[in-house]
Amino acid sequence: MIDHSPTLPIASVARDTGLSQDTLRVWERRYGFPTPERDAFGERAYPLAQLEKLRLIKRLLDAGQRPGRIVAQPMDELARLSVELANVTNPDKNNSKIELRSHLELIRSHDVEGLRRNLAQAQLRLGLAGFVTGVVAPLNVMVGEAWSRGELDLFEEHIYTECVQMLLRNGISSARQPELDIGPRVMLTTFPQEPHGLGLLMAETILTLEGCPCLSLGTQTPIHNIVRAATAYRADIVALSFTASISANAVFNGLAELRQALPDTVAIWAGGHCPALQRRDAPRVQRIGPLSDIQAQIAQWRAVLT
Amino acid sequence: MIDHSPTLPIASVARDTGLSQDTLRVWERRYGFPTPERDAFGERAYPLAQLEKLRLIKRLLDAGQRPGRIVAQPMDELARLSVELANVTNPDKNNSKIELRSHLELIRSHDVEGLRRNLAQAQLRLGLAGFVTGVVAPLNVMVGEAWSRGELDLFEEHIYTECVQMLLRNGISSARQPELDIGPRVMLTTFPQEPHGLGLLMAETILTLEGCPCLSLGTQTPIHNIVRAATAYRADIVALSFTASISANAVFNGLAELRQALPDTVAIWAGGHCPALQRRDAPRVQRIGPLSDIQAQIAQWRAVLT
DNA sequence: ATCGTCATTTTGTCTTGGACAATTATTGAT
DNA sequence: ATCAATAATTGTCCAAGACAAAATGACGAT
Repeated sequence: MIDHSPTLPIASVARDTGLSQDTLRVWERRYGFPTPERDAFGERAYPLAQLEKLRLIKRLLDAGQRPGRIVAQPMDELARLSVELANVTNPDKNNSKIELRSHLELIRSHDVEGLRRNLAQAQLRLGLAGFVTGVVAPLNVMVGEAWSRGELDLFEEHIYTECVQMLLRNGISSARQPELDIGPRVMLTTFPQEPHGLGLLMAETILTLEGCPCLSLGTQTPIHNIVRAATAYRADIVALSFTASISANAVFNGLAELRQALPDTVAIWAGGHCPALQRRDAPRVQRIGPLSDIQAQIAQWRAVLT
Repeated sequence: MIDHSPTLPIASVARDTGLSQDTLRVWERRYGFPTPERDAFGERAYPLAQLEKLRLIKRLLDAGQRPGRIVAQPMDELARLSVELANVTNPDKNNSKIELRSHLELIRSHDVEGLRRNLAQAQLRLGLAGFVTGVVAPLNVMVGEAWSRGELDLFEEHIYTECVQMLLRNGISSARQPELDIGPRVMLTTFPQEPHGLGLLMAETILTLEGCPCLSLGTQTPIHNIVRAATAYRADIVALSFTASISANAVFNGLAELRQALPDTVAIWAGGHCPALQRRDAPRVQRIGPLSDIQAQIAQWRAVLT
């Protein structure tokens, strides 16, 4: 018969944890975990319990822990650490507005229909700009934190992302006024190491409401292609979005390379909740803090032009 | 210093070709190609010309050729073979409707505004379903081929994707009828190795028009999370989209794993222009060929229910 | 000729253990 | 306290071998 105690081959574990096969093997060698069984052909066969633990380890790694400290720890110790980290990073959990928490509750109760309705209502009540800055932006942070605490499943985060994306894209479409050709031409994208696109959509929403002609390349565009695109479309501004999932080095090296390749007449804007960006400035790159910065910066750009 | 190097490391080549690092190394050993240079640290450094050739090889492989026959062949021989195969599989290249070619021309001339307008017009003229099956689907193929031939820059493909995505999401939003609670509950997503999401959106459009309640997880959901999501939302059908960028093995291993983890009451649908799927069937997985299959399959699902 | 069965070749992925660049932490000097 | 130099950590790459799964070809029977 197939399997009495189900196990998975290394390729599946790599797929489902996001760790590379090399990493799984070298951890086994160095830290003594994981300890897969071997199947009839001598190949690694991971019990489901170890997959579970690997997933928790991956979460802790994403939260800033280092492998040497945690990979060899027993499961209960990891659980303890996970809780402890949650308390440190987010001590004022009850502080967040009741309304935002209601959205979060809908996500966790798997009521997609209700979530869509609630968010759409919020958008109508606050207007598109208010919705983006007052709901989507803080909710993004809450969802990201809830996920890293293990309170949200990955698929719940995916659903949230889809839901918001749908709303924002509808908003962008209806806010576009192509004939009104004022303001800077803005091109938006992310670096190849940055897969998250919600920040891009939020920025595009605000910019479109400001009357700027926007061109988004979506996520993960190689720098070389960003340059080509900016040239082809005669962009005035190249706007980039960053989250914690991209390394500090990738941010600054990428920005330096991009800055060198683009003419000085093209401005580079860097925004998003990225720890690296908060600490240091990149030369000749405009740092965009909160989303409300965008309006101010656009106004300034237009003022300089005259 | 940023020396914009004319060579790429093995990881980049693997990512850009869709071939695994293992495969690249073993081809070198067995067939004498590729023949990467070595950088200062002794690591493989692939010239761009070889990346080009590898991409062509990948395309021929997808078309049914075998590595032993073609990997060692010189470039011009491969080009000849490629043309020959193109004539066999697609003798009416010039047949592709003039209208589709006009969209492609707008992409290449960087006229985004015109592209948006043209596509929106086509959607109005054909209706949403006709637009998806008659324009978006074939245009996707044309754009993909043009890109792999090097006729389109990556950023041009990105822009096309964004443009279509915007239109489809608008369509989906306005076609939704949550109160009409008939039909199977469909969950849509892709495997972790499959980053392309347009297929998902096309399917979601058709399904929504059919009145099915859809829940998309977006792209790249680990299999374990797909299972959890399907359970949480009591999905009747899990629909997956595949393109040429995912390896045959990943497809079938993933489908087998998913099939084993889901109860038999949940159907699995596999669709998309994936060469692997065209050649072989996965057990207890419903293959969806052209998009028009969806309507038929939905009708059948509903008929069985009664 | 058409179909199924068995043997053979092809091909991708897994194996081990070593190496080292890149990143991160720690120490020491100013 | 700040910054540079040193040390530890960590992911990825390498080599060559092995072998299961898939594709192909040979063979015989219908």
